[in-house]
Amino acid sequence: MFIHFLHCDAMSKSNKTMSNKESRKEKKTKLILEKAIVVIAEKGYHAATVSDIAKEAGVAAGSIYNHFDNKEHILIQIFEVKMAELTESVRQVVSTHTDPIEQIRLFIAHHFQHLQRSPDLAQVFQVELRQSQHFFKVDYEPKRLLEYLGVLQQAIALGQKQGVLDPILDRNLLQWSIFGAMDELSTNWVLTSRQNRKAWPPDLSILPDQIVRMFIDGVRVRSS
Amino acid sequence: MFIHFLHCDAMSKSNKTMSNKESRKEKKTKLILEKAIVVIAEKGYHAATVSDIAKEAGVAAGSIYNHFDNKEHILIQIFEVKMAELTESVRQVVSTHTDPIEQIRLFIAHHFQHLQRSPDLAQVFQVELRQSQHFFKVDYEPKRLLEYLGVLQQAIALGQKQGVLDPILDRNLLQWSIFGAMDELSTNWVLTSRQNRKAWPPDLSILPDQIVRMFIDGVRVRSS
DNA sequence: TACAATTGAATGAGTATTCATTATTGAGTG
DNA sequence: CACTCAATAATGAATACTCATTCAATTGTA
Repeated sequence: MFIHFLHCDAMSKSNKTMSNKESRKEKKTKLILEKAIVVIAEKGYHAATVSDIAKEAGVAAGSIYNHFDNKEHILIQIFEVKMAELTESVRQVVSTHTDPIEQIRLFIAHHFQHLQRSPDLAQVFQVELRQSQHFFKVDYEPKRLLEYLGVLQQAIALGQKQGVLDPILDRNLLQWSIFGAMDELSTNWVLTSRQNRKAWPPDLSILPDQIVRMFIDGVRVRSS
Repeated sequence: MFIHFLHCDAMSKSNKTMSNKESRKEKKTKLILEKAIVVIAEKGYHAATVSDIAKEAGVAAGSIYNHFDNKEHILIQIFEVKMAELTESVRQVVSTHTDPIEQIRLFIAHHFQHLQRSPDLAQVFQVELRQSQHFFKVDYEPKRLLEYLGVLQQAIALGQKQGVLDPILDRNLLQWSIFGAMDELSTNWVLTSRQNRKAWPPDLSILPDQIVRMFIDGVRVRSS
């Protein structure tokens, strides 16, 4: 509809200065996003006001709207941007190995490392994001999540192709079960480690081996 | 502090008529709760106004506050009441069998059956509840959830005691992993089955066997 | 000089909650 | 049975309150 007004001149003109201006504005956008993570992790999404985020980022409240459509858009963008980064880095890590089971282990280990190294982001991902109205809802495509899990999916597929993993197995079932287990353990860790009482699990770093063992070999005692 | 004013006469007097009056009020409380599930499932927690719930229940908006402290309390109560019921019923189902692996299978099957039979409640449990400010937070004790998972925990412990399940295994890890997998699969089912596109998983009833097999025997191909 | 970005006080929308008033209940009473 | 009367419960219009968002004015940039 509005595309008619964007004729070529306007486009090429803005393109000339794009590289500088865009990077300036982009930097501020990223700054606001980083500060938003801190504030939202600390106060919770609903209690954190737009002014709180603006103050933390050192800008005026109204300036937020030069970078984001509305408050919820900030939350969505945290997810979009951070998930894209996470997907890219896990893809690289996993690609360093060719054994599918080791790839699965690396995927899990990378996931937990990422959360453990960024406690504020962990709080936002595991707790605050889920309070978004649209995050869960019909119209929202969990494209980023599927991209991320695609890395795990491929390792599973490779395992089946190589004859290491049961070919009968429903790949989606394993993929979502592993993710569900990771996600639940992550949430438990986030919720308990921010509290006074003893955290469980106390340390995420021992989990990957245990989880892989559990899913790959099962929990049944074998007589062999 | 105020307990001093509740002398015996007052107590016994109110007790006399308690059985009738309490049951009247309790019935209305339950009615509001049931209608709230319908409305919240339909419109979403935030979009559903207190007036919406009141109208659906056939009472005035203000009357809601004779039964609940505030809007969020309704959501919390849905969880409390329905989880107590769920725990009671799964406890009965599981107690009909003595084989620990069968108990685990029954636990999972019962969980999915419950969701599949109550689509509105499923939506509230898997999606809307997580938008509660206090549901996740520090001060809230997930007592009900721990009670529920205690049934699973006991089956796992029994399995280890009987020498069927690996005694080295961290019981909490298995418990939370199974729950995480169930929860993630449930959420996927709720979100996709309410949409136009093809749902995944298409049917929850085939999952229990697959999940038990996956966790108990693992997904590795064995040469035997 | 033109254009972009920033500011922050003012706005207003939306709805949870309150509360003075009215209605209902049911045990006690003659 | 009919009536009384506290106590309980229900009503819904009015309130109160919070912030997200806007925008006219200002400042920065190339």
